[in-house]
Amino acid sequence: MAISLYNTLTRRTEAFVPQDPDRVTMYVCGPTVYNYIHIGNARPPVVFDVLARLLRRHYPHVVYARNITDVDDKINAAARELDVDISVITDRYAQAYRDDMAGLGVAPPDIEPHATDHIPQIIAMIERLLEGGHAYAAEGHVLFDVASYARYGELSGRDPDELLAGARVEVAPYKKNPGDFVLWKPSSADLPGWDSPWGRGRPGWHIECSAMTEAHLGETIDIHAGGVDLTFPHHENEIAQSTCAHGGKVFARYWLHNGMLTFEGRKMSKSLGNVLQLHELLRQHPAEALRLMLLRGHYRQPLDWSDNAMTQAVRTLDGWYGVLRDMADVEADGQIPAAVEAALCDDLNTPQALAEISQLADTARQASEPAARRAAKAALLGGAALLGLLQQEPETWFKQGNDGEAVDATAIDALLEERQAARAARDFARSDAIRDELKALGIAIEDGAQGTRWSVVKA
RNA sequence: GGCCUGGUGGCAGAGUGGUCAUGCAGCGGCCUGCAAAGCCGCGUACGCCGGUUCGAUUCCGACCCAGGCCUCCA
Repeated sequence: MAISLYNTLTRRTEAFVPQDPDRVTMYVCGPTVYNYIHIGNARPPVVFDVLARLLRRHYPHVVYARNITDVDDKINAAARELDVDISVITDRYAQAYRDDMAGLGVAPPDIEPHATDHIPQIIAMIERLLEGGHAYAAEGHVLFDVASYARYGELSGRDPDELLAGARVEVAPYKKNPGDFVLWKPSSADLPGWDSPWGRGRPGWHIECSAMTEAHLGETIDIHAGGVDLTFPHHENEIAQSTCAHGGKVFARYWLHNGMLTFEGRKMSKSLGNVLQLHELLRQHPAEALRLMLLRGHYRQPLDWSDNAMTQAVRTLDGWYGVLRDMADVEADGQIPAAVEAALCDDLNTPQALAEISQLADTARQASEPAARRAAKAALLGGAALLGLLQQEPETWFKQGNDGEAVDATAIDALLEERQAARAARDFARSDAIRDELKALGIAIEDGAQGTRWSVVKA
């Protein structure tokens, strides 16, 4: 089944054809590690995790790199506040990021390059740009000369002339053109820096991605992805740098951009202050429900965060895990159904894939013959697994609280036994009183033919 | 102001030139000591105005509205 993807560069959905089917390369812009990430920041790693899973099914060798930006002025500010080395900050939040990603069931990328581990490559690339006449040094800075790259603006659909005219930021006096951007900037003694041909300094924001992509994936990669807010200037600048450093070679063949996560209709962003830290949300909601919430909308569309959306995600998983709980006796290995795969192959249509999974859950619930039950369970598990969902035992899902921690069953079991005795004696007043007591504890119960089972009521 | 998205039923959210999205919630019934779960059934939709067409939610144009980017951003 062929994969098609919407390419920002051409503004159309295209068949995905890798340049080398034996080595598919993908780069996703990762976090700047100066704080915990918010739920919006989690959208690209989750969405492109699904893409990576899909690609790995189609191609024997996928190389997926997702960087860590560990040199940045915000990191410097955070380090100065605590009077520690920047590595204290970056190590802490890089690990927090990995933990948060693991919590969401995001498989680690093949490569997690760090900017500070690539200073020589960054310097080398800047030197090449200088030699090629695409950059110039001024007052300790090295700047990219936008006028030297005729196709600047191609990705974001901007006319360079209008860009310059509309620039709203104060233009540094050493810039030839307002659109020129920093490749290297000087560091004062109190700031982290590295020796370079232009003095002690540190890299600009965009160059690290170009240098790390080249170092690990090559001069031309298949897929480059990130949030739509990175289209300009970040990705535009990456294209300019890499293309010019590589003698005009195509930098990335497919550009994928996810839409923004919004909060009450506005983009969630640190500068607007309307953020919900993933770190916190993982304590308040089941991790899989958070993951499902991020996949409920098509990745290119905006997605609004709300408590109601979270509740719906939890209910949906309750339903699916309910099916699996009733099929605990069935042995089945996940088999990926064609309909789910087809949905994902169509520009990662996760809502369609989820609709298919709902159908599979219905089919599984209604299957009665052993062979049909096996097949149905295998399809449900396989389809969900491609999205990174239904990865727990049903009993684990039902007996954990919002924070993912299992609750103590001892007291619950005692109450259930007492209630069972009351029911046997047809003392329904007592029986219902115990049910209310459990409800007050956040426990819901179901009486069935095989006895009574319970689950934690999730928010 | 420039560029780019999008406006679908109570909510979320796909999709399509002509029967069905799907989920959550709701309503009725079956089942149950009563619930819950499950099963059966039900309802409400494509921003506005034109155009093309036998037929438009879907294609085209204008308008209105919302969001994103315009060098911090995922």
